Amino acid sequence: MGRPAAAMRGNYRGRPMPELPEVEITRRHIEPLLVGRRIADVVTGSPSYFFITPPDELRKRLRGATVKQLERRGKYIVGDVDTGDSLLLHLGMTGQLFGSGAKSVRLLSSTARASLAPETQVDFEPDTHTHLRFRFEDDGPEVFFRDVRKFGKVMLTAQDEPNARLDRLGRDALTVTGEHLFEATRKRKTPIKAVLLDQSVIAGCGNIYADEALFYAGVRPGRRAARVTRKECEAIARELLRVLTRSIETGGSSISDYVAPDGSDGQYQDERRVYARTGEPCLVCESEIRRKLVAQRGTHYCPQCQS
DNA sequence: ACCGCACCCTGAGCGC
DNA sequence: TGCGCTCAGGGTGCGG
Repeated sequence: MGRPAAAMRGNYRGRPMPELPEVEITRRHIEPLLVGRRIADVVTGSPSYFFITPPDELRKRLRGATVKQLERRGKYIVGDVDTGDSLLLHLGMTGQLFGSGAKSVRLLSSTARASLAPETQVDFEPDTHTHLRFRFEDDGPEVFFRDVRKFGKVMLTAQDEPNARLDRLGRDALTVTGEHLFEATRKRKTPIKAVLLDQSVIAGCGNIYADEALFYAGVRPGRRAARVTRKECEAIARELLRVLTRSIETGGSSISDYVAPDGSDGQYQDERRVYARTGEPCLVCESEIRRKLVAQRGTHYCPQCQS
């Protein structure tokens, strides 16, 4: 029992934030529910931080429109709309995008979940955190966008106009190379982890996979980026690609099991080597995994395996 | 150009 | 039992 509270703090609470794999899995799941179906109506919540494009404008511009294809760019899901608009969706920290057929206790709060058996299936009812609701002319399943903390984003932008958010993105994490990382780090004094999290360098990498990739590559997250060797950059790029790919595969395989594509139920959580394992033994050398702040993010590493 | 940090938000989990 | 506090994090934008 009693691990000290300080060691527990920041430990895994069972809901990884959406990074590239979670976004990609969500995109794949939502694609057949969204693409090619004419939108009859969009029901929105009140204006908030969540709506880059105001809700009333969103409703106006999406009514009668059809999303032709759905892509992922970094952590953004981008819909190509037949009106000439692009629909940008970002899941932020707690965003969930799913069809009205979803039945999962994972869509409930932990309090509500606690009173139910883990396998219980419950119909999802739109709540105060459901900011977007797409209805279609074919009367088929609706699509919901729910986001408790409103760190997620929705916006419409004209396809023929530049979009600062997308234009800023660097190379997609699934195509990252050691050479790219090496060049991007040469003049950076900031920690290597900060570079991995910089979406203008590697689009799609987030806190979990940055920590995991650095562990496998044997590089301490706090090391100055410019001090990371070419060989280490190659290792980081290779390991990042590996953990991301593996996560998409395992998450993708589990998704059909529970229907709700909330991006939080991949199996990768069980393969974590350092993330949120503070105080637990390293699975390679048994040293205690440490946690510290790097680039204002909770950061986990093995003091023995990483240098 | 680069870097660190405040801000946005709300639920979980802790101490008392 | 329950209140109140702290913490978590992605992306943006600002000041140094």
